Amino acid sequence: MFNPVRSNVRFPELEEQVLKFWDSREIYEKSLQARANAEKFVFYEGPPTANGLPHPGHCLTRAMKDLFPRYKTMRGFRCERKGGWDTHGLPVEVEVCKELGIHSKEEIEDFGVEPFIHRCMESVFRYTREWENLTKRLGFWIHLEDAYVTYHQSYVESVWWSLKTLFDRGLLFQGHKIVWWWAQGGTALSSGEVGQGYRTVDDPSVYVRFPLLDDAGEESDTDLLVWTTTPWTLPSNQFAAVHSDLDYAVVRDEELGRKLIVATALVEQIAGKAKRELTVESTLKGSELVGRRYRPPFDYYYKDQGQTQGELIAGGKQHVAWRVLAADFVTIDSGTGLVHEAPAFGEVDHDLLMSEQTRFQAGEGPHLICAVGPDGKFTQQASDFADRWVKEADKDICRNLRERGLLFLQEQYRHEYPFCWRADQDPLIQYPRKSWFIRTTAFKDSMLANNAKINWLPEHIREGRFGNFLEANVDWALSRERYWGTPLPIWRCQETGKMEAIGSYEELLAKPGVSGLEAWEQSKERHPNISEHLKVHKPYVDEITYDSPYAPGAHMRRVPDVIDCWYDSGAMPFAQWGYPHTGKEQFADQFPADFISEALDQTRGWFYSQLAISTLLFGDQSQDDPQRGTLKTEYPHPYRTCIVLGLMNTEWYESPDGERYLTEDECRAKHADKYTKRVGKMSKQLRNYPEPNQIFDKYGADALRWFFFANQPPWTSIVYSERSIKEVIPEFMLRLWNVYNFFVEYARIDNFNPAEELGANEAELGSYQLDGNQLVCGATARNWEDRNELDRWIISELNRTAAGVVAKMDAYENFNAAALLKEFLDALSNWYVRRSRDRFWSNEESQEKCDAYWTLYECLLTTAKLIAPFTPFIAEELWQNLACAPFGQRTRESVHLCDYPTGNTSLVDNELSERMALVREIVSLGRAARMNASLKVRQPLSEIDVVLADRTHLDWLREQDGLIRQELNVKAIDYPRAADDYISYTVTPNFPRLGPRLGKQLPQVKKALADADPATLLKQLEAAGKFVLATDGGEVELNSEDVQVRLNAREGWAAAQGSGMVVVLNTELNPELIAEGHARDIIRAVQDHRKELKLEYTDRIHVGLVTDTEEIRDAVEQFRDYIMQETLALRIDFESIENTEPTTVKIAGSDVTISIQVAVEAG
RNA sequence: GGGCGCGUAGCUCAGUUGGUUAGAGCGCAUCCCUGAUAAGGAUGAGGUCCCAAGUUCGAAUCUUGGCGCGCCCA
Repeated sequence: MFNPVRSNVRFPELEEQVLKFWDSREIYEKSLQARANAEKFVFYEGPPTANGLPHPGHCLTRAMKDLFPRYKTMRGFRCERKGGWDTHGLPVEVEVCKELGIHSKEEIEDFGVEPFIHRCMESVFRYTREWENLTKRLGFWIHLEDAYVTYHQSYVESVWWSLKTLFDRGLLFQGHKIVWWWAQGGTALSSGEVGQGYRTVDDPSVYVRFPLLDDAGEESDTDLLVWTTTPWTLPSNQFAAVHSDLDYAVVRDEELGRKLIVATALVEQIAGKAKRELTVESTLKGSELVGRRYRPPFDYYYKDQGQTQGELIAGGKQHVAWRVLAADFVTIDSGTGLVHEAPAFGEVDHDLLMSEQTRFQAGEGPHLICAVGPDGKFTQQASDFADRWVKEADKDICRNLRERGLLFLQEQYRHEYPFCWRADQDPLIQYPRKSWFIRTTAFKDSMLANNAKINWLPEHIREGRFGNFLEANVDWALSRERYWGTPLPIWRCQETGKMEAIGSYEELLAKPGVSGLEAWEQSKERHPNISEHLKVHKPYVDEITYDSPYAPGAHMRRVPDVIDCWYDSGAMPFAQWGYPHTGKEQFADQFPADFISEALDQTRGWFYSQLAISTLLFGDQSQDDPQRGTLKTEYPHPYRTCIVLGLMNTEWYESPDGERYLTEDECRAKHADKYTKRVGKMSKQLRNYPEPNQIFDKYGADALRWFFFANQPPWTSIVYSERSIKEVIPEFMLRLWNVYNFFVEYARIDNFNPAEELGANEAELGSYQLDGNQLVCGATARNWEDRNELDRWIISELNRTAAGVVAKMDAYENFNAAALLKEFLDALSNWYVRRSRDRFWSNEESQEKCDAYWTLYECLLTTAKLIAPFTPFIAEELWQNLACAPFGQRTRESVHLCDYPTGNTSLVDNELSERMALVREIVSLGRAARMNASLKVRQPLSEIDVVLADRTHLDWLREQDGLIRQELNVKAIDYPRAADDYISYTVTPNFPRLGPRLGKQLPQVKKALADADPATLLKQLEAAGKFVLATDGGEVELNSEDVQVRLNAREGWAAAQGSGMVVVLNTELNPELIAEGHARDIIRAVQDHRKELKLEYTDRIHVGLVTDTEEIRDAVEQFRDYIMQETLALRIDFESIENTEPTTVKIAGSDVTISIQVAVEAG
């Protein structure tokens, strides 16, 4: 039997109980065990960082990550969910530095790398508890106990293996990376740090002549006029860049007696600035300049290398430097349209050098020129300025150029320039650092091919953001000159500089002459509780050296760098298993993922790192080598479907003085209407969003989940709004709860016990899933086709919904799936239950009543399963009471151990849906008409007329009179054919049908139809099924399908019109109807009073009525039986009942005093 | 500056392949129902579908350009 249901449910409390239930019964584990041998559905957890508190954005990702695995599990798949933690990287170091009150690498070194690393490791799991609580409270089922952790030894070794593989294949190499460099501090700054230090400054802006060389290598009479705001980079000049498509002018400068080349569009501007006359002699395209040689302003490098040529891959030779190159980044926004290129001091400039190098055979191309040392001072090579700080040398460089006549023009240039955020007098410079790269560019096409196979949601990510990013791929700058990260597993011979990669700790220890292990051993003695995992980290691993195979007596020592932590996370598909050192089987089983989901900011992060690593490691079949342990797979991209979540904003309310409130009510209470609603980024500082835990405590996890799943497609930018989350409760949760409550209430009264009716003998323990096919076996359950229209209709809707939800969910469209569920719940609550109440109320046992119970029971059980992946808590509550309470161990222990309903499409009746929609429209229009005529529903009316444009379903509708009459409280319904008195018609073309057939003739037909007399057309249609219309373009024959007939109510009637019908009320009242109206008023008043007195639904009563009005007494006499039946009254007397609390109501304008006494059951 | 996305009711958002009366929820107004009851429901007001041009018999939908916003990159 069912347990009583609280009507004033508190969802958060309920959820806590459900959590305890899941825990104690190990439901999650059981859901996995049940699918142990099933087909797999692979999910990857993109590892979050646990050194910060989880925020609402994480709730969204975690909710999405829970929805589909739960769904797939119920659909019969085995979906393992291994947790993971991202533990390395700069953010951790920054956090620790904050605690220690230090900034620079120097200070870290002073503090000591070893204690620093220990601190980092401790910091990593600072908020683990919060993360675990949130994960659990949200109902996210995932194994956090055996989560992969990126700093663990097995994980690090797996990463090492992959890097060794890349190194051995020549894909991991050293090069230069241009970084923002703090020369005084000797360190690079992250982009975040750089962003903090921008200031407006004036820098010199110089226009310099680069004399062009003729074919013989001699100076010509023409100069490139080149612009730069960093004169100090001129000694390191390597190229000049133009844009191929731009127009350039050769201008004569009489004063100089030479010709200059500048962008045509800028001639006037430059002439104006220089106050000189520049006469255009000819013009040419940028592309015509490409390849021309020039003499650079300083000859520190030119004097040795000016004539050097290199072998081109395409054949032939070319000078390696001081040529004009084409570059897309050249613009005419400022300067001259010609750009000085010093690849050492700019990222795009360096990229240009790199692409230039690829044109030459290995080693033959240009090398990076850099006349500046890491201390920011010129090297000896730039002899005139050696040992000078570059920024201070700007002036002297300009003077030098002016003296040599190369400086055409100099001015001041005001712009934003970054300074060091911890030494704000120190300007940063862009500077090349030796860095390790992965040659991803060589795999661009493979990555694009793999990308094409990914099912991106939303789709535009593939060609758009992600595709474009791949198209613009540059080699992955892997190394970081930091401390807390996976150490780069490369050891270098101190003698020869030759290097080799190491694939595991064991491999390292097996090297000849290994030493330096004592650093770790000693540390362990000092810190007995230290994690074993740390031994593969800095500083311990740095101490390990071994004999060089390249030079006798020399040692191999590790390069000091650690790697980009994005590589860690991208290696997760194999590293989570420790592959290939361990976990080969798991990896083979769990690769690639069927489904991943993270927010948009991961496009360049985890989405890319996974794809890149996977493509490089596993993509190239020719490189496949079982010895090395690579995996042969025909499907080398790491995830099949990826839902890219939108970024999350929040809303809050702000008073005029800038005070922030999270809810509107709160703000209005203090500031009346003087406040504004704000929508924007979530900010920890502003505290402009409610913490997830507050939401859980106030509304529950289901509400939050449903808000995420059902309010918008997940890839839109979501506004995290307490108001919207709150709205979920009445809209979805309570509506469902009320239906559930309604059912249980009456099932208990009527002793509806499905478990008794379904034979126990054939049931093995736990076998009942209570789907429709099982439920129709109930002793009093009839087959669906024998039940009434309403029952068949809701069963049809139920199965249609289930089939629809499955289709949407299989396509990963949770939003559309949720919309179907909402729609069904609306149909169930606002039509099925509403129209079936009589059957539940009736006292006698009847088959109709049993049908109602079985139908609603099936709907609720199936709904519980359908919503289980979305709102797992309320689904469980429903299941526990509706299934487990009566069936005990004969049914599934949890709704999450059930199979997902897929819908029995043979029970879907489209015609019935169409018909029921008609009924609902008639009712809706009837209500509208009543509203217009101010006739409340309690007042019965004698008749309504329903005029239909399409009478196809007329016979059926007549059979459903009861539904409509009851809902609209009318005595009769007529469906008049001719109703010209209160209806007019318009006939319009059926556009979708006629458009393709008539094309340009359509407007004429439309006009002809509008001009014709609709009544005549309709008569013709009725008689012949078609009519002929004369238009300017000839005659057109139209049949009833070609046109649409619309009905309009004429003025002066109590009527309402819909798209294909008009409902007209007969507003005439006779004394009998009025009396019945009074009777219903009285019933309502009695029921109201029952409620006030908190009577049980089943209590029988005595009613006392006191009134002066004859009319009301007559009405009571006339409808005495009706009133008694409706109110469960045994007697109605026209006198007050003693010892009761009477109530007085107005009926028909006069007072009626009602008293109620509970009747003692006779017998 | 480039790429991507988005502009639909007061708010938050839907809108299938172009089809002629553009929808939902909330809010607001009016009201109904009440044996689901500290619920439920109906009706209504509210829209130049950002602007402009084009394609088309027909455009919220397709194309182009502009304006505005967001994100990423520079």
